Amino acid sequence: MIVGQKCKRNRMDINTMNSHTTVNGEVRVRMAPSPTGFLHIGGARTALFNWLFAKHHHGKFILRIDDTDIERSTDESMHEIYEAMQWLGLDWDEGGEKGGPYGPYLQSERKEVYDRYVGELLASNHAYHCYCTSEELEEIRTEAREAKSTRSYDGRCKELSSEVIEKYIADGRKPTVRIKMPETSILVDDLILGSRNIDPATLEDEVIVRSNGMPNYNLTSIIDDVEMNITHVIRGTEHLNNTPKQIAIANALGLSLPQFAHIPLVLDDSGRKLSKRHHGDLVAVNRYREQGYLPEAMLNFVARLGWSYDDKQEIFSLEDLIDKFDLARVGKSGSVFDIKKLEWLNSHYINQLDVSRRTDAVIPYWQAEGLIDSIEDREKLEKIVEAVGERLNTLKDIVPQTSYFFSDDFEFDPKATKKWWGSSDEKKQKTYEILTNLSQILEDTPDFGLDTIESLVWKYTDENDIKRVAAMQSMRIALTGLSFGPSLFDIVVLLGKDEVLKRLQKAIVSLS
RNA sequence: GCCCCCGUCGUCUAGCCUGGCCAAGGACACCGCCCUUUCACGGCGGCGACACGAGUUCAAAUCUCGUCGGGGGUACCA
Repeated sequence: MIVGQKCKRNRMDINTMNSHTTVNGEVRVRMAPSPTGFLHIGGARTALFNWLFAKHHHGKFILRIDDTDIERSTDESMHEIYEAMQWLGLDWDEGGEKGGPYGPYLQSERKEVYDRYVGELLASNHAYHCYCTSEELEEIRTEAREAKSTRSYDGRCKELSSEVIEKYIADGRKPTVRIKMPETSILVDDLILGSRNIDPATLEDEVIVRSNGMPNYNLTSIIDDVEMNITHVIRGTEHLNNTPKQIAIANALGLSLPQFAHIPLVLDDSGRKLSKRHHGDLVAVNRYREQGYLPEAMLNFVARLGWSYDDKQEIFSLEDLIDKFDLARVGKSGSVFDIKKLEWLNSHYINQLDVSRRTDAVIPYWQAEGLIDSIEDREKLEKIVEAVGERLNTLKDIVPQTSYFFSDDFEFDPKATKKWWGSSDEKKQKTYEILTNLSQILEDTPDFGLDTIESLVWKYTDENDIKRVAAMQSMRIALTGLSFGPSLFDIVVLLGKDEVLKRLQKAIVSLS
């Protein structure tokens, strides 16, 4: 087959396929994480695409836990994944701790199902026991590589004599079970990548049951997909090479296949797959939650990684996504995780929140920092949030933006003082005078309302030929320690007369 | 090594199937200007890509071939 043609034909296929699958019965998709760590960005996107596909087609979204690796799977991780999914709002119809008609949904609890199929495979001579030790396998692999073979296991246990088997057993060797790969090529049909034929000579007799009796991913995955009536397997392209293996297993068992859709990977800025192993909790969904990212932003962001609707829309509500999501518009190449764009979306969604809800969202971050211990002064908190306005990229940004409202125990930012208070004695003297005068003016006014203060300050600057910006920035630093932030008069009013005078005094002292 | 996949601005992408409407459009980022009491917001503008080479064609980002580049897999992980 000619490569280019395959690519181009693909989209046509998708369109027709989608319309078919929509009509033919209920769509059932699944997310099948292995509980060996937190949910990461890539996993969240896989979950979202599955969820959107289900919602769009009024189907079911199933959460299955692929925990056949009993060594590495943990309960804690499983619950962390549930939590992350729930936070994102990706609810599931079956599975997880919720159960359902096709349960159990934990693979570790489904061993008898797999055993049944493995028995079948063994009986029909589609699988065989392999007694090789890991050292032997390692050797076989090395040799195969040197010989430039397309396989790394030679199938030597396929035809073992009963004497040899008895000897192995007497030696205490515990066998694995391997699937026998077919002679004929395997057709892999993918909704995103198109279809192709895989030469079985490039496939080896995969281990489907470990020597400890626990079956492996390639077996359990396809069996459960079939058993649970999954219609579409939507997963990352890291599984692309597993697909022909799984198809071979299903074929040997005479099972009918789900449709496959492999979505391209989410990459880091050097183009490598995002993974727990290499990127740590930098890619953990829960970390973004803690940093003050909104689920709407995460979802919107991750949806646009590999998927697009048209050439204009960037902001998508969840309803919008459900409405518009289509596998036909998922691209084939990987997408780099760009945190700047996430931040942009996050600030957008934070700004969408009204002041009350934004205040609710931000309170935990104040509390975590010990800036507030109760929320009694709700009205004041809301006023602070209102003053901060659109200056938050993350909810956590509320801390550096507002900590001075809660404590006068701050340093004057050296860069700010250098620029606005001045570095020469002469300049400092001038600042000293301005702040002293302003302090006097503010002390003298009986009305501490915003408009009054504003006109008093400007009257002073204009009459004395002082640049407004110089006076205001000097005062801002005195009151907050910073050179940036909300409108100065908002700050003055919110701080209150006593506090303002106190802080001005402190600045004046430090200037003298 | 072997197998598989991918390749449009720095990044996410539209366009590719159905060649001409594309001297390639949008968004994020970056830079500049405007607004302005600072910072942000907003407005305006700028920078910036069809990986390369052949072929087909009157015409190619779009079709074909090759090269190069990147990635994934290669486990008794998933």
